[in-house]
Amino acid sequence: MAQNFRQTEILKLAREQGKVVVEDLAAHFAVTLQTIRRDLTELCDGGKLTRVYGGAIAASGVVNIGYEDRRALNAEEKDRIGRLCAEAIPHEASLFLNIGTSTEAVARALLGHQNLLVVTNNLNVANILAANATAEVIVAGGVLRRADAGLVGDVTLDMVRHFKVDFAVIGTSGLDEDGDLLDFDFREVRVSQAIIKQARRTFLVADQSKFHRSAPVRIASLAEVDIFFTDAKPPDRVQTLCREWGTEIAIAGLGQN
Amino acid sequence: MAQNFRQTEILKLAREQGKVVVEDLAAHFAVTLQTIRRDLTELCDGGKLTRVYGGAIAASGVVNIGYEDRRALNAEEKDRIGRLCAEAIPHEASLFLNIGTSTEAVARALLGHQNLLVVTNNLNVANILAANATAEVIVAGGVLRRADAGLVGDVTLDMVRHFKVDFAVIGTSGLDEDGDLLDFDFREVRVSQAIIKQARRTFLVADQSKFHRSAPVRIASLAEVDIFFTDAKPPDRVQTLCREWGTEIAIAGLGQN
DNA sequence: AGATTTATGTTCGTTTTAGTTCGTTCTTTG
DNA sequence: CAAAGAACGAACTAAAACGAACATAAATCT
Repeated sequence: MAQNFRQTEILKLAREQGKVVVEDLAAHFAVTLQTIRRDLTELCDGGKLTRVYGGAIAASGVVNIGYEDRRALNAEEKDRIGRLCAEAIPHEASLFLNIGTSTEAVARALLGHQNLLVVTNNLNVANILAANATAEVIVAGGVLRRADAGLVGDVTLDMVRHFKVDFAVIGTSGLDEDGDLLDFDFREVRVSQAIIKQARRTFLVADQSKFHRSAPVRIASLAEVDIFFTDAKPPDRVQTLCREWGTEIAIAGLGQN
Repeated sequence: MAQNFRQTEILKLAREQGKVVVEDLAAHFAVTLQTIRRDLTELCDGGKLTRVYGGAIAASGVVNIGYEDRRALNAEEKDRIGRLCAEAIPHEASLFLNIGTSTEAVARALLGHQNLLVVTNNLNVANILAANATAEVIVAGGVLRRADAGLVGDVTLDMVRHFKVDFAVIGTSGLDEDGDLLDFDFREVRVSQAIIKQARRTFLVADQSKFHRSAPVRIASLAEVDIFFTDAKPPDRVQTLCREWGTEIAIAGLGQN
């Protein structure tokens, strides 16, 4: 496949940002829109990207429409949260990344980090971080859950227990008024709990859409989280609880873009 | 490969900057464009760089070009072999699929099968079979090998040992005159061996390009294989050995297309 | 010294790329 | 649901990059 300078960089940008826009790329490379379109067409033919109207998004190996939609939801906020969280993670660190679109945003933001050791049960995260040549990526085995390319089950659990890492970066489906993290799948919950237990510090990444969403299974309490990365002030009750528990809240404002 | 001082420095520049431009290099070394082109051509032939229009980019970058190329190689034959192999696998079966472009072809051919249980240490296979809604896909954990999206290591081995399946479908890098299957990575070899041991029947998929290719590590002997799926008659010696060992040879002719 | 090899420069026909234009298709909005 | 506007892709063209072939000069070998 013909690869030019631009395509290489477009691919990199797409991996980092999750998406690329034709107009922006044309401006960035100082070429015409048509040229960018040609590049995107070629990259899509090669299966590296997926074309969308106005640009392209990083191809995720697993096809799942619902998941793609969810990923597009609040994409910008998630990216900001991801970048903020990545800033709190030093080079050479070891970490867990679990299932969820927010943790994928963190993975993208970690592409520039050196010599990470990443353990994940999220195939998308593995695909994303494969692009970071200095990172050692370890995939926890398990049963593939099509909904989100996550791996769950007892084997996953077993494997997670083999590791003791610096950071656990976890997502959640919902967050209730009592400061409890909630999820839909109890199998994933067990994995998340193990991840928290095996890590020295725990980071939660969740955008504000989770503040009032409920889910049936309890993962943990915010009390067990060291830093909660989000994009807006949580409800007062939650803020109070966090202060009480010593859980730091980091809000990705528009400032850092 | 002849390496002049320029080429050494070009390589260094390429690694630092990710790319090099013919014009710039010509100015930098005060030589003609053609000379630089010759240097780049040589470096690319040696696999150090990837040539692009106007310059070259560092080879071991984002995606593994080698693997993509290898997958394109004999793609049609591999698909035929994959289909033939898939025909020998019934619905509702349980099976292993290991690393390799040929096993990926089998995975594609299995998309129509019902209620399979597939264990794999190949992320590409997992991605492919995710499209088969009735299949249970289990990913063996391990360290991600970027070259081919394979998972290798002791954890992989451990996990494979947890299963006992109907079929093992394995690929190989080379096949020598003594009927030995060969591979390049001893870590993958251990996984392959475990897979063979834990399966009731073993299928080998390998196109004819493997007949005369050598590799340093021995996976197993054709004697341990039940059916050898390929696209051309193997060398006489191998055929004789197979008859002796009771190893069936299935050749994907043009007929079944 | 003479022959041979190797590296580089020069020329020229060929291939690839990117800008332009225009008709078509997709989204959005009233 | 239809019109307006944006995005798209096909076709064409000019310019840039390419590689093959040959020439030249330096280095190496006999």
